[in-house]
Amino acid sequence: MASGQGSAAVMERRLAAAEGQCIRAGVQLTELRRQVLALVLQAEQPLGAYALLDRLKEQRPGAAPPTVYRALDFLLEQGLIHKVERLNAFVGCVGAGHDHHAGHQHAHQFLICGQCGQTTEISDPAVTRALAEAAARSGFQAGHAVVEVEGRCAACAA
Amino acid sequence: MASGQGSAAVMERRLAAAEGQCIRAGVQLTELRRQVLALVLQAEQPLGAYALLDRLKEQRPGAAPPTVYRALDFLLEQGLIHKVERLNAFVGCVGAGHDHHAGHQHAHQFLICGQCGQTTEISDPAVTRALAEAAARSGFQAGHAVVEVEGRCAACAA
DNA sequence: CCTGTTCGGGTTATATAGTAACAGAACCCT
DNA sequence: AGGGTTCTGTTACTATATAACCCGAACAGG
Ligand SMILES: [Zn+2]
Ligand SMILES: [Zn+2]
Ligand SMILES: [Zn+2]
Ligand SMILES: [Zn+2]
Repeated sequence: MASGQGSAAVMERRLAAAEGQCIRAGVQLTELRRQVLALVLQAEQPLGAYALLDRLKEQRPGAAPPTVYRALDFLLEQGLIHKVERLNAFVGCVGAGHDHHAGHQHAHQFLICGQCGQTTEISDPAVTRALAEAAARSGFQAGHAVVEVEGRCAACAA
Repeated sequence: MASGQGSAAVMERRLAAAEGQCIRAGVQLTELRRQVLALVLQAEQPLGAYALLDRLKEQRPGAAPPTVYRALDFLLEQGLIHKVERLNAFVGCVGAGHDHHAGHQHAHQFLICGQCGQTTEISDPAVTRALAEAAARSGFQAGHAVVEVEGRCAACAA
């Protein structure tokens, strides 16, 4: 079986969903952007921009930092990937392609295992609500929230 | 009035509290560490490591990146400052010196104004609890959590 | 006193992360 | 053809963070 978050078939399905989402949004999932998205999706763990760049160079020898950062910016805007601030790394959005938040960023949280590096995306309404209430209590107009919990995943805890 | 989060007298009080906390913890708040802490405390906004380094050089001309990073690591361990991951910058802990969490890190959240850059530290029990529950629900042993909300502060919203 | 050890810090070099600025290609519209 | 927009290539640079090594002060045990 292929490496990464799923088989090659699953990857193709996710890429196709991304394609459709971009068409509906009136933006272009170009070859470059598709390649970078594929690299992010097939990784088991969050990948840094330069790790992605190294892999991208195999397909696109002339690639340089701006190449990958521009693609990442696009994918972030479309909500197809997220950035893990704590790791300076990027992961595919697990919800992308599910119509309930098609096309743009959504509230989410990360659970980062310090042992194996596995990063799990969740989207817990209670957390989102508690955060919104806490912000409002300070008279703060809340926008996007970075929420990243470090600890041990279920597998590593055992 | 002096710049920063408070007057010179307030600064001295906070530094003295830090001193006492370090003594109780059996660690040394050396001159260098005290200088870096003072620089962080007197800033109105989170400061990056290199901004701190520039200011530190005025007192300590030979200072280099490791100089400031080592001091910051120490202050982080002692819970005297926090890092704002989203900004790669550091702020003094507003709770340091208050006995209820003397000596080490505590759960906290940041409200970051995208307009004026002001960053407010809060420690909302409901957020902390919601996060702990969400993590537990995924079988995740939660440790420290990075929680940083971007938006507009009350002043800038008006 | 000597000696091993720990800790803090100086110094140099390097690694990693991110952006600015400009040029060219491709495409669409008139 | 001309002129706009979008996307990518390319070069150079800035910003953030760490590795590795050395040295001196402080201290403990012999
Ligand atoms: Zn997501
Ligand atoms: Zn794990
Ligand atoms: Zn604090
Ligand atoms: Zn503001």
